[in-house]
Amino acid sequence: MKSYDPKKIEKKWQAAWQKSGIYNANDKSHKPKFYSLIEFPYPSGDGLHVGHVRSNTAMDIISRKRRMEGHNVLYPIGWDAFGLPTENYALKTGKAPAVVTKENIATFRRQLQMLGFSFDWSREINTTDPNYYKWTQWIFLEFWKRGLAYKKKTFINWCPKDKIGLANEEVINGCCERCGTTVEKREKEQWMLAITKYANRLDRDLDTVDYLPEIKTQQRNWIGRSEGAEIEFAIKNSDLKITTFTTRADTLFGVTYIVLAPEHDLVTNVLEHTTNAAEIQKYINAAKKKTEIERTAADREKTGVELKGIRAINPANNEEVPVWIADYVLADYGTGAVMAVPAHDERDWEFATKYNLPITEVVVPNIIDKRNPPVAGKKTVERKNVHAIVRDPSTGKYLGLQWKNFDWLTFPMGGIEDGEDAATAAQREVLEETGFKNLKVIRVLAGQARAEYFAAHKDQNRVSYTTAVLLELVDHAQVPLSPEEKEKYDIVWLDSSKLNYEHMTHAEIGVWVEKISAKNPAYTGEGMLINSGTFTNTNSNEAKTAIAKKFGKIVTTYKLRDWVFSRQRYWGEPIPLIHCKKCGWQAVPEKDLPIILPPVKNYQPTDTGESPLAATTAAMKKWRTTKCPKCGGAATRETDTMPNWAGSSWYFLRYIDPRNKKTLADKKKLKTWQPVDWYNGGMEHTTLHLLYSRFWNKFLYDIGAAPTSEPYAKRTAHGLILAADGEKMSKSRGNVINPDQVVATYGADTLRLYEMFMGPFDQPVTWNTDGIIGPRRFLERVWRLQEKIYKKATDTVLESLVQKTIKKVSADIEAMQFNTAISAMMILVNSLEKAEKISAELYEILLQLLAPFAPHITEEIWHTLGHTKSIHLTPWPKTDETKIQKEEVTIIVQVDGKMRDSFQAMPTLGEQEAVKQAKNLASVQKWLLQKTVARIVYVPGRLVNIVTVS
RNA sequence: GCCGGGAUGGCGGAAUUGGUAGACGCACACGACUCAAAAUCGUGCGGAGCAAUCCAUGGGAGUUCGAUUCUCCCUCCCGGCACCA
Repeated sequence: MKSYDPKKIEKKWQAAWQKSGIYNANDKSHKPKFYSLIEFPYPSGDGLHVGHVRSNTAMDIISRKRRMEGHNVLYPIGWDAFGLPTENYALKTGKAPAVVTKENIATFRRQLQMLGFSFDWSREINTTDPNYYKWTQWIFLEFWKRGLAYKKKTFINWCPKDKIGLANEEVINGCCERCGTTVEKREKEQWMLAITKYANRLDRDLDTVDYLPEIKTQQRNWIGRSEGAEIEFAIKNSDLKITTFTTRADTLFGVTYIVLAPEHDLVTNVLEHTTNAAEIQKYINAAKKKTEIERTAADREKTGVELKGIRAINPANNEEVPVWIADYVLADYGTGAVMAVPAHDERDWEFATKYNLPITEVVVPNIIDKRNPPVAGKKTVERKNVHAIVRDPSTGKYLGLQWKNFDWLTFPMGGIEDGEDAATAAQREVLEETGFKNLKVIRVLAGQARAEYFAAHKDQNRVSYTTAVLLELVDHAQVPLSPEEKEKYDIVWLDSSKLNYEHMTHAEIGVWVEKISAKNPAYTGEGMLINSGTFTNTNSNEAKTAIAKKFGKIVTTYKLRDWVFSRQRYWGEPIPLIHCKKCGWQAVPEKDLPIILPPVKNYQPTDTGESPLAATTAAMKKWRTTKCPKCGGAATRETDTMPNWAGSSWYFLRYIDPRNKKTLADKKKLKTWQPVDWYNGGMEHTTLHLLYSRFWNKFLYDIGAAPTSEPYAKRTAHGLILAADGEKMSKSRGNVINPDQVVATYGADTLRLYEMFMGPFDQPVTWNTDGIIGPRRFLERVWRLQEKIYKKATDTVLESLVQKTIKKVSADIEAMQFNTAISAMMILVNSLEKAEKISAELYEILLQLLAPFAPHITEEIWHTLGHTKSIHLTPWPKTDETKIQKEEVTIIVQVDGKMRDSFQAMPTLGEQEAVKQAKNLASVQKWLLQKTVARIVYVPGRLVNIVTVS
């Protein structure tokens, strides 16, 4: 037997597969189709890294298994080659980006081929190929023709380092996604794509696809669907109106002021009617200068300026309220204006407290006392109550009353008398009921609580609105108590663990405890409406809809913003539009597509945000100068380019028909292959590429260019491979591991196997090669097993293990649990090694199971065994349940839940027999000495648990 | 702050979803082969203990005959969102 030499056999089989084209998809096959997709790589100068190997191998295993299962598989590959790193490299070296890209692709192609992935190389695509980006430009024009691409002067996120505008999705914590530089705001004219028009469908249609739940959640959070209401506030002495957006229409009667975003259009319109215009203007200017980070830092103190002289009218009660501007209100969410309800919104509370604005409570928590529920037929009395929560600072305990005639434990409490405030009432009650006379009011807990209960001592039902007052004992001085008060209760001191409904009578106690520790007293929960006109005494959830309908209209808003689509850099698809002074923006006629990216001398972006295509050189001027397609007059080309997300937003469609010159892809072929059956990629693309491409696909579907409304039926995500330092691999950190060396040392099959064995596929792993020798040894063992093959060997135990392994490996691949699949094959090999001889039949099944993981070695052995057809075209082994021998199993014997012994038996063993055998075991009897058996638990085929009386 | 995910030997990780905790692999130790080394093969390998046995899945409580698995509380780590009204 030759020794295992991956260097030789891997090259050999890669060439053979390439020649025979066994991995090429067939557009006309009658087999069921399977379209498996990986995120096509960006061919960076670093070359392929081990992270690519992990995700590509995973989908390669699945694709290979599907082929063996009789599917017509499309597993394509291409290059997402436009983008900043290449351009920056070109800037540094002076090499043209197109040249750099070509070189990088050559490296990537060599590396991917070296790893034996079963890609259909005949469909290779490249987003920087004019034959490809012709259709990217075409799609853009379709957007434009339908008004979904539009130019807008807007504040954009500007990265001062990369000198590029960024989409919201590319800003992470206020920093550039790529380079980490703090993003500035710049006002620029930008092309926008109206992704918000698709917000509803992008959200709703997640129900129709099989994505990992966390992917759906993240997309939903990003889209940020929010059901609420728009309510208009008229401006006094004016025709103007302020439209506010709220999700809490039920709190409308609690509005005490209105806040506009500083950028709100209305501010300019009313400025002349204000008495403090200069102050307002100053605030607006300051707000514009702030970066996103400065403005949205959550712990930042709120600021604002009143529009003095302007009053808004609450449509619910015709009350006049002041109007403010404040930068805690975002211009581009909702309507850019909010109705402030400080009693029930933490931000409004903070603002109102700072600027002394009134606070009106309109929702109170409503509790029905479970232990003392209202009794039917008794009369109901409304009361205003106070609870005095008195803390003794010397002990940290709280003052309570243990009632003598009832089983009650309460705080000092009582009704609030007319004209009396809560703090005074609380002190009065403490004095009357306990005699303590020196008290300090800490604070009145904001917000009342409503409770419904039966007051036994008065034989009546009560609806109480209670305010709690937090007090501290200054000293223990007491006045003598009246005899009748002494009769009623004993004074007790409660530590804080007693402040709950289990110990205390007050149904409100939970509310009080929460309020005592709350950082912000605004009550944001649901409850019963008070001070709300005809809506008083209705539940806040019901009132929400009713009030919204009566005083406004119900609307849905989204956090998602339109996509800033233009970039001022060179290495991207030119936006195919022409500007004519007379006719405005015009589309490049389809026959003139693609607009080819012209060669330039200087790729340097400018600080003014102009693309290199806008340079004043003669060559660039010449490129820009064109004719208006409408009037034939002089016109200029758009110089902005598209973001690097453009080409990847539809590439999965182009794979289906990559050389089509007439259309982006043939409709019939699209119908054959779409949707992608299984798309694996990184979580980091969830709110970028994955969302963008769903949007483009939906648009293409709407115009009849894509056959399905959703592009991907199933989406999974891999865990990142981190560098040895636990950081993300990146060139800037200099910690990228290139697979070339590993393949040279161990072979591609070993690397593939190792990466799938390292840990759970969906979790991140830290790269190290300490364990790689394990998978290599495993392959060596598989190789050497050839020597043990005998034609007539049979071993039912081994046969049954092989069948179990088929079952396990098949299921694990589907669940992407590759590590346990490999472990199962290792267990099988360990057993096969111990056998004297093994049958060719069993060995071949092992090879077939291993083939998707290690395609070269298995193909080599397969042919050595005398086969002439590729192992990768053989049918995937099926589990034969009849061969899973009815083996004896180990029955565990426990005494009182602790494992004491075990015995072998058939899994069908009956309870009586099992118990008998268990009790007969000497080691079990030892544990039963002087004990009485209370009961016995028998889990068939698993265990016997003898429980004794304790 | 909110929403996810997680914590198991020296290390990477298993555990049929409530039923022998530590599969499989790495590392390590000892042995065989060898002049020797590598490779390979065999044995051992959570901790304490001579042993019987006891302890042990981030910490604490609970449910259960039985908890890595379920419930509650706490600590720490990793992602995502973050003044979204």
